[in-house]
Amino acid sequence: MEVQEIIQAMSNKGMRITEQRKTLARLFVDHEGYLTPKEVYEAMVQTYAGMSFDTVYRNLRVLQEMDIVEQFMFEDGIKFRLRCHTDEHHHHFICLECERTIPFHYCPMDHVQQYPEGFKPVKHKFDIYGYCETCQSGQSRQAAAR
Amino acid sequence: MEVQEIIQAMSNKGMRITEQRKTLARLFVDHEGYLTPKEVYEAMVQTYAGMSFDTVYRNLRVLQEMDIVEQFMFEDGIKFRLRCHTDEHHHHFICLECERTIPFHYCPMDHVQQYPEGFKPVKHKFDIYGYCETCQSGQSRQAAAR
DNA sequence: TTCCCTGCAAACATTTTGCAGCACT
DNA sequence: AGTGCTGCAAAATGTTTGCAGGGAA
Repeated sequence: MEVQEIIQAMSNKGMRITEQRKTLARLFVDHEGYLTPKEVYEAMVQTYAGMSFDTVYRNLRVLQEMDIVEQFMFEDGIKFRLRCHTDEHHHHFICLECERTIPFHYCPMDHVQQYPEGFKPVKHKFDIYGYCETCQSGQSRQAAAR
Repeated sequence: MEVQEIIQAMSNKGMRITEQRKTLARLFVDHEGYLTPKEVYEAMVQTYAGMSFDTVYRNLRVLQEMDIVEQFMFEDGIKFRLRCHTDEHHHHFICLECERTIPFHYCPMDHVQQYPEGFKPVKHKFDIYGYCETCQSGQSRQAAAR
């Protein structure tokens, strides 16, 4: 997804296109993994000294309501990332280091034969965590990124 | 797991057995699903009027460090429940209404053939959410439980 | 010009910490 | 009696809300 598309979508909904929102869009487009509200703030405040946390939260919520970003609960809190472009059902490999996510289409639900008596499945969660190639090889790439 | 076992385990570690801790143990033993710290507090304060939130948090952490309860991140926050007794690898059906969890032993990892180039899997998450028999049939059981 | 967006301040919710007194062992 | 547990108070975090001014359309 391109910055332009995001901006266009916001504009189409009658929202104002501010410098902050452009920067926020770029931030997500450029970042493959998840971002915490705090990380977003810290990235933005470098460009906009006066940046406030509430604007970050407000805009994250806006982007989420527009289905541009999605929220995910990690063990250490809420994080956001660009929603997957595809509508196809899929799951993710998630790098524990850089949090980059890589989609795959195998779904285990096809193989679950037995449900508890009377259990009615509604949704499921299947994610595989590990280390991506970059974070394994580039020993200190992670350190550098921090 | 029985209240007695939990108490015994705490006692063995040299911890004091207080009335609150007995009640807390009973609470988890009697409750099949997950509990938020707030729910724990609200249940406990009925018995101990002076009960404070910090005691709840402290004891939850103690029980967690002893591997008696486990923590789980839901979309609406952290919740706790008794750790599964079995050591066998397994996953869970989780009721969206009462949050009761039912273990099953099928594991999709055996069927994932391809990993992204260089990806090194470490752990995974597979949970199936839905409605258990009780919460489907007893139409208002849920409402009553609230 | 209009009205949305922003920063500020403050409120709110959740979780943690220091301390003194009380209770378990 | 000794020490760990508890409640209280306060602080640290994370998130939300009301308001007035500034900026996008």
